[in-house]
Amino acid sequence: MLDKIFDAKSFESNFSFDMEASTRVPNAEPFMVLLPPPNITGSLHIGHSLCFTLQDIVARYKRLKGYDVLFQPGIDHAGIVTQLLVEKQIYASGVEKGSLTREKLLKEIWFWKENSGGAIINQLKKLGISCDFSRLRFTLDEKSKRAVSKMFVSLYRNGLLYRGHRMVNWDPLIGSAISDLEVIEKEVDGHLWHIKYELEDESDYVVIATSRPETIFGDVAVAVNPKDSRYKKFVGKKVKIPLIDRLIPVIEDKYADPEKGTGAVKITPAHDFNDYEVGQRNKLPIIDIFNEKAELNEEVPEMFQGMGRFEARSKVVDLLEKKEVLVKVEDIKQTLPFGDRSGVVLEPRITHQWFVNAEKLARPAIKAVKEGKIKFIPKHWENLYFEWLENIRPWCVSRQIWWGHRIPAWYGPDGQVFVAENESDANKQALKFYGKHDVKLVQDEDVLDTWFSSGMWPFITLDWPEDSEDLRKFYSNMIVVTGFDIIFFWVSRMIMMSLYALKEVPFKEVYIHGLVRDKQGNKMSKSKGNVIDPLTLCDKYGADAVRYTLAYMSSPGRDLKMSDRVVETGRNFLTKLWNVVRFAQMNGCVYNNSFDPNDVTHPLNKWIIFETKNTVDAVEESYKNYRFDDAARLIYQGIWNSLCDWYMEFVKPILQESALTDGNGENYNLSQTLLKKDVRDTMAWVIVQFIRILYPIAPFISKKLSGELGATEIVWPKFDGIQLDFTDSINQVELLKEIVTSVRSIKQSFRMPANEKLNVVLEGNTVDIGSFAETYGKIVHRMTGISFVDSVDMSVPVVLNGGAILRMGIDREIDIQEKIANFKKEIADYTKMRDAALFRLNNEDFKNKATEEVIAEHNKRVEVLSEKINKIEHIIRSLEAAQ
RNA sequence: GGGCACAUAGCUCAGAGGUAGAGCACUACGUUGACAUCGUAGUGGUCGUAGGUUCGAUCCCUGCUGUGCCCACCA
Repeated sequence: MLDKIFDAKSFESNFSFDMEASTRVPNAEPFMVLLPPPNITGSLHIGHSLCFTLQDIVARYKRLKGYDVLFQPGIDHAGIVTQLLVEKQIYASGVEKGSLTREKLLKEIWFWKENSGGAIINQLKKLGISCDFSRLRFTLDEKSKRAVSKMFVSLYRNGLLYRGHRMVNWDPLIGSAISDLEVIEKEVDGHLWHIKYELEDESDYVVIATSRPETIFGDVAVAVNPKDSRYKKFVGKKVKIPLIDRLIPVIEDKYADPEKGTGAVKITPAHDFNDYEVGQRNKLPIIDIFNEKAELNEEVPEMFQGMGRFEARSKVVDLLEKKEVLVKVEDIKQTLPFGDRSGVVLEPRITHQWFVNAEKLARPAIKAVKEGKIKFIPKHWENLYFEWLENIRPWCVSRQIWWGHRIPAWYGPDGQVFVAENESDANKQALKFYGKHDVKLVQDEDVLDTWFSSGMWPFITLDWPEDSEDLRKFYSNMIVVTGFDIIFFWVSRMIMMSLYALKEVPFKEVYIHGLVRDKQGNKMSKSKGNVIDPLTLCDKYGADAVRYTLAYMSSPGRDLKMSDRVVETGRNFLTKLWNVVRFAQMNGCVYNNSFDPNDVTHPLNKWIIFETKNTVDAVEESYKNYRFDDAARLIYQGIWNSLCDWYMEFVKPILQESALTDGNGENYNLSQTLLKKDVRDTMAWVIVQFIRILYPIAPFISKKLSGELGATEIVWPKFDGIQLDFTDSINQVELLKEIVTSVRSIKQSFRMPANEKLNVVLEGNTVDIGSFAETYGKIVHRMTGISFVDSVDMSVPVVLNGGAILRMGIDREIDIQEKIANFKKEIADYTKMRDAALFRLNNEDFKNKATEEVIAEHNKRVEVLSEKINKIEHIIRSLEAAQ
């Protein structure tokens, strides 16, 4: 027997059954859910919880439907983040900066990984995520390394990957190139300094405007627009860079915008993407004035060497001012690029890097989605995907850090590069190239962008390049669930790399969920202090409640506003379900495997079976369409409204004989043993069906309660053999519900005590209810009930939906005027509705163009409403006569 | 500058070309009853705005306003 108190933790803490949940069905249809591998440094945040919960719902639903489900877990090595984190710890322990070697760092990171890395996996288990943890993979494990090398070599040999000397975004804190996607643009306050550049002979000067005066040492020209008459006289002449007096030409280039700044712009090809272009166009030299930490190097006057860029800036400004060449300082808003991991201002920098020709890989990736081979849910995210892929630029994949997949390229003493899957292959190539054995090769120091391996995740996890059975089975039969923010980073790269390596799409569906926000709709962030910790929520309300709430709130394409309050709704619902089962247990309901819903005879049982089937069908449709919100809502309504509010209240008289005894000790004598058994079987069966469809969302409590009722196995409900010709029963129960509601309403409005008996007369009823209403209407929830009599003296009538009139006897003063007024209002509402329908029916265009069903429906509506109006008018007349 | 999404009850959000829905909140009543993490009955909305398409628009289309986001650029 269940405890009175619903305590989620007591059974959730035992998650061993959850591990069985990942059990596979070898010969069934394959379905794979690819868990986006969380960072090794990460811990479970609320966004993960949403993402993983939704995937788990899909996985569990598919298992119930009999698929062979592979729910593949993994962890991402997260290159930059992890290296920064562990470095910080190492330096904090007293190791001197600069003394750290590659070997030492890697050893420390692996050590750290073994001890505190991947704590998130245990948190996943706590949430009930039913991955096959025996298959846990790491993006930097041996199999992954092999796959990544093979991919790199293949791309290189096919000319889709190359080494180039180019300008890239450089992160001076990390000391590495990063990709365009890792650049965050932020608006900040800045200044525009207007500086005089004097002509060689000092007869005149040009004023340029710059936000980066420290880069004047790298200037190689001043550019003006060819159409700008103001500067015509300077073109071809030379000006002096202030402070260093180096001479640079004034050139014409369309890049110079007469509207911006002063119209004359200094050109520093080493430190600006646009200037680099101008430099290339005009064959200008490149003067790089920074080192890898963005400190000024030996290209600048000695006093500036070794200085940081911002310090140098103020120093330069000072000196310019002293030299009286600083004409003006303007305050401006400017957008600067920041590193998403380091948070520092990035520098454009020209270096040797490896690039993937993303443009070529993008074409089939675009095609696959255009042709519908991969569908985004919701579909509009495809726009974003196309927009990015259609404008994609070369992907810089090399990183100047140590933690990651080392680039499989080796260099000979002359700089000759050998790209190979391993060192011995590289040596073989070298032997062929040099014609001799003892040429010493040095491996590229750099590692690959973390997303390079993440992009291969769909097939790395299936053991590619091995032709494994799992690869053949699951590849392409996959779904990916993720947030929109990594469509570029991950989804598009998986599609590109998978199509390249396997010539086939990796998955058919990409479900994009919303962002979890705080209750005001703000993004959660540590600095704002508004972060909701899912593990705390699980401790407080139970993992199932958190999962249920996330599912309930995840309307497609919409962000979720999360708060404790909304989780309470989920927790309350699960408490309700707990009590449903408790009630069933107290009344001896046990799941009977051989129960056949076709055999039930009682209208109440037929009605609830019908409701259950409808709910199961609708929920199945919702799961199929990934409408987790609908599924959660439908189950909620089925359990709370149909089962609890009506069925359970109605069958109390059958299950609990004492409830049938009224105040006078009169016994209604309904407890035929057979009927009681029917109700018990039906109730247990219905509850179990509801639990089964809830299981994907709330597995812990479902498993627990299903077991409590004696249904040990959780499978999807089957209705194959059920013919539900229950129309009469449904009409009876619906009529009864209406009677009960009317009675409750009248009692409330007359402030009648709930246990006061009410005599009612039912006139003009067409539903064959026999003694059914008489019998079950006696128990109106926690009220002593109603008696059907032949007539009542003073009554309040109500017109029921079927057209019958229910007169409820009241032995109190009735304010007839008020009643009449209410009825008149009711008539007004109905008349408005009827006239609207009539208006349409009388419209020729409507008659010609509306569908038959719509016309029939309108006719029916007019008929029903007219009848109601007539009856109410009749009632009003009799009330007026009685006055 | 280019693009995407959203606007429905006090709040959070579903919804469908043909009678506007839920949860929360609110009002009233109710507790030895499976459940007060509860029950019962209520209150509450010209579906942002202006046009268009349609027999009919809250729903489809266009403009506008507001909100959020993505991309690009900036001397």
